[in-house]
Amino acid sequence: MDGRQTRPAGAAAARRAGGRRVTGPQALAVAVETPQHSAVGGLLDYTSERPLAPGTLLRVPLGRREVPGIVWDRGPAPPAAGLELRPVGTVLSALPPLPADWRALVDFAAAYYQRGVGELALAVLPPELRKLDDTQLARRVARLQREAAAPSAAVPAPPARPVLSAEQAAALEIVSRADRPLLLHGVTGSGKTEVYLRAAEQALAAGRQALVLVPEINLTPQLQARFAERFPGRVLVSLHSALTPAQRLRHWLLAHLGLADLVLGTRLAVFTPLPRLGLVVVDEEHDPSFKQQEGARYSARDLAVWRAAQRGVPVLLGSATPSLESWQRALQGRYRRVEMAERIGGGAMPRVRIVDMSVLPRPAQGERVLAPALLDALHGRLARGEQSLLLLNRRGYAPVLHCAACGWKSGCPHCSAWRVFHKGDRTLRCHHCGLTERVPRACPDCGNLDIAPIGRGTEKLQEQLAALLPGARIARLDADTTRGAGMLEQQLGAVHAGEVDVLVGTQMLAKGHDFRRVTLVAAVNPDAALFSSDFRGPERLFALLMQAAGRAGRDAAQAAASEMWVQTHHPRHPLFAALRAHDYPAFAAAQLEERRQAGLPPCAALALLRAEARDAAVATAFLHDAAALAAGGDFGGGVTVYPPVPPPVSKVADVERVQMLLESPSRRALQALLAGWLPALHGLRAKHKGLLRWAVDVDPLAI
DNA sequence: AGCACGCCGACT
DNA sequence: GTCGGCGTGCTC
Repeated sequence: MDGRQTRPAGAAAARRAGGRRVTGPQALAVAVETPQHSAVGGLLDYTSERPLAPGTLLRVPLGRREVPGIVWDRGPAPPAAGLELRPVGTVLSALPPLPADWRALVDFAAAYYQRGVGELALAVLPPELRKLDDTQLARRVARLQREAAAPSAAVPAPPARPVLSAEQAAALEIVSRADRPLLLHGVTGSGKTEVYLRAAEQALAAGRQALVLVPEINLTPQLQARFAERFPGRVLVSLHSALTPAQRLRHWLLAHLGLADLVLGTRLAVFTPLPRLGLVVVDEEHDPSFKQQEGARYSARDLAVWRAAQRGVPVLLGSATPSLESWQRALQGRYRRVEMAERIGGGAMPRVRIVDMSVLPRPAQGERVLAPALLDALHGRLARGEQSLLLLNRRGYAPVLHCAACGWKSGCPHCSAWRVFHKGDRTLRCHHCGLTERVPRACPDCGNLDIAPIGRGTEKLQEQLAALLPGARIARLDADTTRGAGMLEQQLGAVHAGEVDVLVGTQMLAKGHDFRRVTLVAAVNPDAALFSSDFRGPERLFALLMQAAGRAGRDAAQAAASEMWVQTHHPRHPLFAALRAHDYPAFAAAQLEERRQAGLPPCAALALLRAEARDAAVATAFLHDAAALAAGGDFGGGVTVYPPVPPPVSKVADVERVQMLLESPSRRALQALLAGWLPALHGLRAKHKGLLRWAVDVDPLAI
């Protein structure tokens, strides 16, 4: 089996079609790039002089312009009647047709997430593809095939592989005879990556390709390095949005042509055509980044599972704190759970210390930054030359400025949100629309000079720590300090080189980086997430804290002395009890029970209909009409439609947003309603002047 | 979404 | 007299 198999198959299909000896042009169904709003969502019909295999990329006339399209499988519907069909435009025959399984994946995702097939199909292809003509494309394809055929330089011998732990060996054994998705529940440091590597090794040895999905671009380089080292001589490509357009096309083509053995990428990589697919891995499967948050709002994790089932290949979902969705499926037996509870090298998980901030007396002046015991612990680490991580999930200096005289606060004029005070460059910045202005010297409303920051972000914490820990080398890692190219790597490098004693940062810190010399991790003020309006707040917090705890004591020699500190006003919250015991199953059981009682995922299926307008009343009126349509139409029952409400931040950049929740105990009932209802919504648009956009989010992360 | 067509105010 | 404002409507 090789990648070129798609070509003969396509050609055979074309021959079959031609074999009908149809005279004259034939009708073709084409998935065309038309946005959802255009109501021209489905497949369009064109004619072609010669038969074209489904999956062929081409350009077709649409109105007065030419748009990209893909020859699609027609399905049972006949060509549009009573229309003068137009002939297709340029055919990009240099590209092997996109295979049937890829089209089925796109069909499924388009139907499930309620988007046009063409819109989704074209959105998940490399953007560069639409810029090239057939000759340019043919040249690139030929070059890649030539390079692949050329005898490669001496391949270094693969490195000695580590001996598998008993748990790793057991996990791997289950992968090799997987009959359903595997949920690899392994604590940080238990060696999940080694299981991925060995599973990939098996797939590669069988002549197959492996697809490995990771939540963030930041995490690809180190994983890529490990795969590259393990598989010298194999073709490993990455796919994520930080690649240049040319690189992305090149990597995608290598995968599609069957020339790449390993594809490592972020959520968009789930749509990579892979003729020899033999394994799918989703690392950190609980991570919210797998959910696309604009356009077609697909879950790459869920599509990865679907895709693996479709192709009959193993899929491995790995996490120390699985999503409740995956955990529930494992409990139900729909996924097979594999436990990895031991850290490699026998290191223990750090001791968790919950500090009750509510019983501490207020300091004589200023605010309490760190509990005295935590401060002592930090001093101890400093004295021993060990490193500490302090987590605070809020960047900037202070979340809002306030005038004590008149009550003015630093609101954003364009958003329903506060502008954050950034002391470093003396700016007020809106984190929603990006509006940045210099901090006013005096209150803009009353002229009072005494305007003060309220609350604390990472910038202020860093400043306060500098005062509390004189002489300590304190660095900060957040979206502000890592903005430039290579800044993140540079900062991480400094930490690894031991040039930093205390690292302050947002959740960015907790993700994936191995800090060998860190023996203390502290969450400075995590309480907001406990009582957040986001029903996934506790789940996220638990994952974040467990992940952060995993940063400490990766070096087994230091593990015994490692600690995770949590400062809270609610020390008796069950989340912390579970954290202290490193007991994810207990936490998950409690959360699942709450979700069941509240009718929330994974115990219910949700969809959100969002509407945007300059005037909130317009968006709300549209949603009310939509609700009436849902109630009146015959779309099957079992779905509750809730009244429209504004989201937590209702106005962004002068656009008002309103959303309406749909909830059902049955995913199928919800899907049935959406499928019938959404097409009918197009007709409502004209009635609501000023309505800017509307869109549906199936399986939303937050409501 | 584009990109037209279409019918009303300030410019070379 | 025209350039251009964006309202409305269509795209196999």
